[in-house]
Amino acid sequence: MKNSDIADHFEELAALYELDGAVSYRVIAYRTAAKAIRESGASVAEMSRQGRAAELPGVGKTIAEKVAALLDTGTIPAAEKLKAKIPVGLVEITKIPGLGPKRVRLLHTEIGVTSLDDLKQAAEDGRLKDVAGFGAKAEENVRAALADGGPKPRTLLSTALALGEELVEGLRGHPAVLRIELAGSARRRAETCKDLDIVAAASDPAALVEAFGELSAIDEVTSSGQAGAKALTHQGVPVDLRIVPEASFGNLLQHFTGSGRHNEALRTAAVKRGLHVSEYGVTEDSVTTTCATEQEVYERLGLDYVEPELREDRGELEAAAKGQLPDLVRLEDIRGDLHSHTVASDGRNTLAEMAGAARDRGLDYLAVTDHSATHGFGNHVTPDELRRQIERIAKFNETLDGFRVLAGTETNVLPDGTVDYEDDLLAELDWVVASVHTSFRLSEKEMTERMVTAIEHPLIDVIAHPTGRLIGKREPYAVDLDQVIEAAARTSTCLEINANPNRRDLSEVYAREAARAGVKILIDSDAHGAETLANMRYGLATARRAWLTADDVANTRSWEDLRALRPR
DNA sequence: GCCGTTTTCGGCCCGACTGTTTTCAGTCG
Repeated sequence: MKNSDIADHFEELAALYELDGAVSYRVIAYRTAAKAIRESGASVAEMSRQGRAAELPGVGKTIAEKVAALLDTGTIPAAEKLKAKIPVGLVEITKIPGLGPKRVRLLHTEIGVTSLDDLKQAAEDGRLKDVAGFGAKAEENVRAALADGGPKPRTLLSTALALGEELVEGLRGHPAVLRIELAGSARRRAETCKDLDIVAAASDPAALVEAFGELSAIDEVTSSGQAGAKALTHQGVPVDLRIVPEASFGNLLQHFTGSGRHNEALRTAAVKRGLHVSEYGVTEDSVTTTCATEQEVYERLGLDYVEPELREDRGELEAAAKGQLPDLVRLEDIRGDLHSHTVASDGRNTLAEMAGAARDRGLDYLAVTDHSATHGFGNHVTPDELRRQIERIAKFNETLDGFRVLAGTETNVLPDGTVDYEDDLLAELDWVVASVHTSFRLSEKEMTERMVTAIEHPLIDVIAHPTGRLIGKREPYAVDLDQVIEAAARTSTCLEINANPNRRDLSEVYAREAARAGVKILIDSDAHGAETLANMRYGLATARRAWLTADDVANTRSWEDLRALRPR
């Protein structure tokens, strides 16, 4: 069973306990455990079989036993028992804004609601407002939420970031602005964002709120006041602008950058030192001091500054307290891009255009890795064409000084783990990327064998987008990444963080696990046009969220040093 | 239910908003 499936079971169990009226700390404990399970880079099923599940933070003896039972029988006995008295449909209802466990429980006991359909009917019949604590407004909210078609999908980082940066830059020049920053999950460079948070200090808050409402990207301001405003963009993305005095800008930025879990852990740790942290300042013995910068907030708490990408409660506070935070890889550390396409396959630009664009971006080398013969989508490169391409690149390099194009391929890994060019042709290339583009639905065992076979091929330098996922669109294919990582470490084969914002594959969790296992990671744009070389920033975001340093990332090296990692 | 440089028992982040109340519980981020 996958980590995410196990985590889903414990999320459901937490919701059931909550509806049952269990003490909140027990509910929180199950949610914390579910997060740890979901974010484990190693297989929790495997850990459980080895009796090591309790090594996960937030998983103790009780939850470890429940994991074992789940793996054994497919269900958690405690969850089955709860479902006998609490309809599982109520869990869905708690996802409607404004309907928490207490109120949903009331709907169940008072008017017998057991599902979203029941709720819809009750709202249409006007029976909701008869329940104690519910009024006309509550009934209207429920109707609106149900008519709305449920929760909005989260926005991909690339869209959210472009939007957020446009909004912030649109306000930065305003005369009332003293400081302004994009905060929230966009600043943490998460894969997707629910909303955008903008934090500002202003000499005239009302004027800034007015200017905010007039930005061309804003469709409608839903509420506003001296402290800020809430609005929706034309795409329907909620935006929250918060304004504070300049003296506490650092506190507010820290608070609204989150994550919620990071802040919770930060405050818990602070309480042990007798300090109380909020968005307004740090309080000790009822004296509150404000911080103009985030650096001051962390310093005040005896911690090293924590980069936004690390603020996910994944051990960053312990590391910050010990001075052991990683020196995260930066965009300017990246020397080359080892996965790109040209018009020879399905790219939009020529070899020379791609090389020029890469050079303009400050890179020293670019591998051109057009799709191989069995790609099956758009144009592909036959063996003879690939030989001509190698010659073309050699000639082209003679015209360059201080930049190098590498002759490469993105060769298809076939279901049996072999690739679709002969070895003697692969041997003529500078760089060989291999990836899966077809037959996604193999069993986990078959897919794992396929990947490991490719990794063991001595001429394959890197496995690209190793799980095949598309964020919010396609699940990773079934593959045992523990084995893939082990094989990559053993054979010095690189694993890619594909920087396409739809992919970001490896994900941060597995990239961290792979680097820990000693695998060299590549961050590649997989650009299909000159402009998408800029996608490197999203791959970098994933690498930073995976705690990677420049040393962990192979393409921070010169081509000569990188080549030395993969001797032929 | 978890966890321990103040604890193996007694804690477990902080503040704002909302609706339906006559002083606040529930919900949210």
